Amino acid sequence: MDKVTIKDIAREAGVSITTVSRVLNNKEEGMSNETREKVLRVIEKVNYQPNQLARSLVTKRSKMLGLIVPNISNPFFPELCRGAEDEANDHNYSLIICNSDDQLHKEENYLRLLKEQQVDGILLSSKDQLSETNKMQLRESKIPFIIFDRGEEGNQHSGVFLDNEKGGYLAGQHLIALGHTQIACITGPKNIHNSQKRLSGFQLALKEAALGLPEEFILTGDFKMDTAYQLAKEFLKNNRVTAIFACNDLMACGVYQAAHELGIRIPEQLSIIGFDDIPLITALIPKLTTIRQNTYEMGRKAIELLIHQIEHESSERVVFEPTLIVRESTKQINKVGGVDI
Amino acid sequence: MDKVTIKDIAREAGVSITTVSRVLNNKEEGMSNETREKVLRVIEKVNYQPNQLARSLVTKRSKMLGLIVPNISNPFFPELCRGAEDEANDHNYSLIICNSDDQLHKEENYLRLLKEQQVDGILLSSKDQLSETNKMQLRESKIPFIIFDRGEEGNQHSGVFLDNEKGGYLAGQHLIALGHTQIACITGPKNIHNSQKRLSGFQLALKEAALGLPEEFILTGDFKMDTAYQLAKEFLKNNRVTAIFACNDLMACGVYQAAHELGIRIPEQLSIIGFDDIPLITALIPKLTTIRQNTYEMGRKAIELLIHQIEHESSERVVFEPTLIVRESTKQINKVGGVDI
DNA sequence: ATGAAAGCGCTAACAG
DNA sequence: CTGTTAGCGCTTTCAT
Repeated sequence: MDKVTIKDIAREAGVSITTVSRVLNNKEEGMSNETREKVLRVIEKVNYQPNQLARSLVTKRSKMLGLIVPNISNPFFPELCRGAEDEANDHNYSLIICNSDDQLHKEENYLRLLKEQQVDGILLSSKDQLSETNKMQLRESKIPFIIFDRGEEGNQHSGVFLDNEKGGYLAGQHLIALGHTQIACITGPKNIHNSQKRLSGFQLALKEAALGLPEEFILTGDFKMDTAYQLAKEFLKNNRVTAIFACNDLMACGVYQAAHELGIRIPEQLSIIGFDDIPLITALIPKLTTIRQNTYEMGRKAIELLIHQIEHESSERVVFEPTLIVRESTKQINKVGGVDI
Repeated sequence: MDKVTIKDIAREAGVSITTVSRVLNNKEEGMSNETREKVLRVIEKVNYQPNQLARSLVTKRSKMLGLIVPNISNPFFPELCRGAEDEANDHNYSLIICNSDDQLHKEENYLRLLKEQQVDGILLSSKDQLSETNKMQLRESKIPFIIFDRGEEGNQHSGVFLDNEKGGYLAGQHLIALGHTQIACITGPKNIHNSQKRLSGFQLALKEAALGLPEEFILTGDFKMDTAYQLAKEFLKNNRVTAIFACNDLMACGVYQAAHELGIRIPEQLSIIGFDDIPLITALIPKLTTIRQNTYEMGRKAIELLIHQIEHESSERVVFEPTLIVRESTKQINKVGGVDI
């Protein structure tokens, strides 16, 4: 028994395929309820499911969206996926999730593949700016796309972004309010815009408090735990600070490790603040104070924008505000118990 | 300027669309190199990309696969996704990743959606057995599917599984080898087959060492961190054990929290062993000893099986072996330093 | 209120 | 070696 098609339904119900198509698409106008019921019954009976591919071919709408993330193993992104997926489903779209593994050629490859698959739109999230070629190709192919959280300074393209500078600022403020003056920062890669913004916001807060951030207290990481661990270990061996701002939570984990091995107690001897508020972070002991971005909601919003762009040709930029989540890894410095620093 | 189609290429190159189709599909036989080159040049020039939807409609092969995971936020699953995706791409398939959020109706919904989208096959992973309705529907629709890591005792369906019993056994053996005799276990939900297997393997190891696992030392969790935390806290307050086996890493995290709050030191006073070896687990202090499953490879294998089933109609069951990863959270009991237990 | 027919972009016999 | 033709399963004018 082969796949049942609209023809089979039509024959079985004794109507034309046009009629079946009409009830499939809920075309209200003119059609006896009787006919409709009849068709519906047959559809029900044989458990008929229309072939979306065939539909798409004629409507030129595949009802599929693409999402490209740079690294699904970073717990930040599954949250984004969940948000994106839920929103897509709510609008009756399916989502093809692609993991570019931070490799440009993979990203390019997916872009091509998604286009071939005729997705109606693409949500692009990657560590940094789009390569020029990709950007051009994307525009040229006229397929709607939305940028997610990548530094696109001065760029007009619609998307959802986080106010990274504000986030860095909040982190700085928090540390200052706790009385810290000797502070270091582990950043992401230098060429990544988001990372730079977090740093500059942080620096701004310090400056406002008349504090400096010496060049040698700025460690350039890569958003990965292991590198941060190495960096922090080396640094903490040779320098005395009372607080560290890690530009993402993964790197904060690395700092935990380093501090642990050096016998430095958190938060008594060292306050740590992270960035992102990834889910598993609550497993850390002590619990990490961090700058939270509402990734799930950002994912939803991004897809909302994308669908809006698809259906109404208009687009937008929206910027989310990060929030400070105070937990246990930061501490008032005056209250340090018996440890001189 | 509208989307360029095979017709445009044909016109531009001065050949028939059949010829274009032939070069698109690398049909070697008979065709002057000259013609081929000419067509290729035109394709290149206008950056033509064939419409996969139209192709699928005639070939009845969409080159799309579906993957349904129960909870993308559990770090276990992104690894699976990565493996599955890489394997799929290697075979020129795309993957639609769906997150069922542990909700049956979502799973059903995705199943329908994937079928409508005409995926060539489905990789199904969820916490537990397929609902009977889903299973029936799946078989009825004759769409190839592969089961991933769900307890399917006595089931003949092809898929990729982990020898959970062996895993539990390894955990038990390890603890015993370290001299532990007072041991507790936090399991997953009672009705989940995998979870039961881990427990029974664990019990087997204890029994072989002539040790018992009293009923009240078996805590029934739900694979989530928070529940495990509550359970462990309550339990550790009232009972003295030197080791705990948590049936997944997330729950092990919960135990860490509980121990920390109770002032119990790991591993000096309490050894902990987990299950899964999820990526972020190395951020824990001390590093968690655990039973590892190679999720990435399992994901690859599962898709390999699926594609094989699609292309050769034959299927298979493969069982992976878990391995013990000794880190820092378990310790020889005799060497306990000055703490009486 | 319903149906016939054209056609979406492509592949696959079948001809030549 | 290349082109003609007939669909794939569906939606959409345009008739009736």
